[in-house]
Amino acid sequence: MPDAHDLLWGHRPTPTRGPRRTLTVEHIATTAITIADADGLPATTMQRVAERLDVTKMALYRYVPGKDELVALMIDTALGEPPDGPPAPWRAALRSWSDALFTRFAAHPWALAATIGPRPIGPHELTWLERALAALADTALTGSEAMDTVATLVGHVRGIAQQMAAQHTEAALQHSFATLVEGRADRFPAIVRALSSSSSSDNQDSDNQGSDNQGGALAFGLDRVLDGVELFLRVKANPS
Amino acid sequence: MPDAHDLLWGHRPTPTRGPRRTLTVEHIATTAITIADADGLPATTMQRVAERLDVTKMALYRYVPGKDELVALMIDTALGEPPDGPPAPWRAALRSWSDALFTRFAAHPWALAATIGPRPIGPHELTWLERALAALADTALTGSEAMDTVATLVGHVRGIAQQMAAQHTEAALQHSFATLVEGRADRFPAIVRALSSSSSSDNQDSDNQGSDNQGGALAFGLDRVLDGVELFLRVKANPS
DNA sequence: CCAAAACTGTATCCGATGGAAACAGTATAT
DNA sequence: ATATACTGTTTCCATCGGATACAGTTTTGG
Repeated sequence: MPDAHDLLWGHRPTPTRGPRRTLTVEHIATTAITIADADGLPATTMQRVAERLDVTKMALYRYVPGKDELVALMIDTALGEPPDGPPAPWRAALRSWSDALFTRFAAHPWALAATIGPRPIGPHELTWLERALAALADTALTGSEAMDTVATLVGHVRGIAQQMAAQHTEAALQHSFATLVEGRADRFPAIVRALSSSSSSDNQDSDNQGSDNQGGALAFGLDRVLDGVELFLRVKANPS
Repeated sequence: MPDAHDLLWGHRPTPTRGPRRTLTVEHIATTAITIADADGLPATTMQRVAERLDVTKMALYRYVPGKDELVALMIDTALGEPPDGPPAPWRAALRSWSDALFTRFAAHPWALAATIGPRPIGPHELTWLERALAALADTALTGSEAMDTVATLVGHVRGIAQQMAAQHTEAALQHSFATLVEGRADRFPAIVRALSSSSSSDNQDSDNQGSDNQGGALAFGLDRVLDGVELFLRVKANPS
């Protein structure tokens, strides 16, 4: 039986004797993903996956050594290959890369919970990293600076995806905060202030320096991070 | 029986009749945290928590409606109150706030997994938000801009804490990447390049514009984000 | 051509988990 | 003093991931 790494990277034994296999690991993974997308990761039991495939629960163990390995497969399959657009300068490339990553996480919210803790990395996931680092290859960033930049972007993308998974809209998030601080304005004055100043539409200065603030929290954070990196590069090139 | 919200916010009925209670919710929560710190969240079963407290598993259900509610309590207790230092300008305040938050997550790695998905928010968690927003109250940021800034910081802190929980050191992380791309340099050239250029110590330019790069990935990302916010404020004040 | 070997999916069983329900003992209020 | 409300315990249950033994199927080697 192949282990998690072999499974992810396609090192799978192809037996010749015995009955034809009725399933494939890919089919199992996509079925599990469908269930997880609909009802979440806890509802994705071996039993339910097997039922959808019209086999017994134990049949799955002929393809996958255990549930952890199935989840690892689900993650790498759900993430998929990063979309490849036309070559672009590093900032635009990282911007669309981040947006694409967000889209994937938004489509598969369970993947956020599944990608926590030590776990095997699959080829698709590594390709995402490859693309991001490639975008930064022509800059003056060192290797670890580039790595750290990607980590920051991923952290932000995941964070916002998490918020959206918990509260579908930003308005709902604000509403739940508002409910919490209600009657406790003395303990949380800054939250009260922030909520009131954001609900009231005070965008009299709507052409704020080209930063597309309409996109919400995801765009705002991405623009701040990329601004920070851009500044870092500028200072590095010209330490005035 | 109080629900999760009541439990977190201290709205607990105090019965007068009946035998003395042998436990408290706080004691249960701290005991569960001790177990989770040592062996992780999956190992934190009602059974084990009860054993440590010398009661039966079902006794816990007199204090907590279910495991989800216990975990919610654990989170808010483990996070605790944010440490309050002397008043500081917004950047320094957010910097130490982020460092403190990182320390908490590093001490309780299971909290990363537990704080994903829809869940009740406790008073401590809301106090963390309050402090961060208070630090930004004197700036020109709108309420939602301040909220988004905090979200970006939290995302980064969580992301790095997650990496550290999976691979204890940054060197270990790089090593595991190196192992993965080994023999696949053609598929992942940018990763190979980034890894080699970071392992070779090329800090000939060690006084890089005051950004404390020794702190590693956490510091780098925080500095980039805060630089980005600072630039945003500067442009907002003086749209040259 | 045929038996041994290798593989398939199935049926049965297991320990651990979160939790429900009924129970007997204990402190308080009327 | 007795009913009431509460305590912690015991027993029980469905569901989970997974081990094992099994009967049927296909290929391989003599």
